[in-house]
Amino acid sequence: MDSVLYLKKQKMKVTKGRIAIIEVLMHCKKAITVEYIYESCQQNGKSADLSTVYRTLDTLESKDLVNKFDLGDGKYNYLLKDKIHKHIIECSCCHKKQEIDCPMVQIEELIKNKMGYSTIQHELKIKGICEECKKSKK
Amino acid sequence: MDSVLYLKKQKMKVTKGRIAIIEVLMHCKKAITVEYIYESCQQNGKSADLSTVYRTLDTLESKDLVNKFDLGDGKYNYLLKDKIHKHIIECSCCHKKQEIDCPMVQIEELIKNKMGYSTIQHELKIKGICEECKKSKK
DNA sequence: CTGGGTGCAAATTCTTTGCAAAACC
DNA sequence: GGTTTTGCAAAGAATTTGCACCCAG
Repeated sequence: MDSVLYLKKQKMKVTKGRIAIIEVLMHCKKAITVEYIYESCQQNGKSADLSTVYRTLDTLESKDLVNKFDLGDGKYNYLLKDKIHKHIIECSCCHKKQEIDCPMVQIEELIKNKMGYSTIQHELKIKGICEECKKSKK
Repeated sequence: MDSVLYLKKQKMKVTKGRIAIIEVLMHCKKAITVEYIYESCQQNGKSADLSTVYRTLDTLESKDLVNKFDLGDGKYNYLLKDKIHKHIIECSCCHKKQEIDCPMVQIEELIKNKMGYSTIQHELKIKGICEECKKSKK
């Protein structure tokens, strides 16, 4: 899907800056910084102000389209959610199952950076007690 | 173990501020912010400057005694490592096994905050290709 | 045309740093 | 007594905000 379509689907106004930003995000497999997005836009000849990058990312986050996390260096990295697989969290009480974005994305990035591992794979099961069950037990 | 002993073991000079900071960390089960540590120290009548808190946490981090991560709100949370269990990461190539601090601590905190789950448990297997194997394959 | 989006500059927030004074061993 | 560590204030880095102007719908 191209960036214009992407924006339209989200009912966001299609502007030069947003197109440029989405394009950078789409072409990147891993989480990237605001700075990186900003500079990439410039290199593509499609400038967008830094604050526009921040604001666009905020909008995308509020629409749950982007994953935002910190890799321990004091700045955020962003990744389009459609590049992330899901996991299931199961309530140990009512056995309801819910999807969550794979939380290992940022962990894997950290392991890569700190320990030098590559091509990381994982297997993860998560259980917990969901909000409703917790309330009803009180 | 008490805070003075803790500091001595790490060959850190024992000062009022550090004692206060370590004590707060020791008494806390979950990851806490710098601000929280700072204020707790004051409430305990043992003031330590904000910069001292930062510096002490830096020292602890450099000695690998503390886990530092961001929960998506733009500030760091800290947790003593001895409260964290370990996982094993296995190299899928040479089958070497290495310990890593449970990466789920921060993820669980996030799931608690965002989804309302509590008493979260997990089961996690991680594999990857370690640095040496990656190099030797090139 | 009109409201949302942008650029610019200034403000905020969290964290780091320089330096003289104080505390530790 | 000689380092380390501290407190204070000032600097830095990342992000947010206010506002006038602009552009997509």
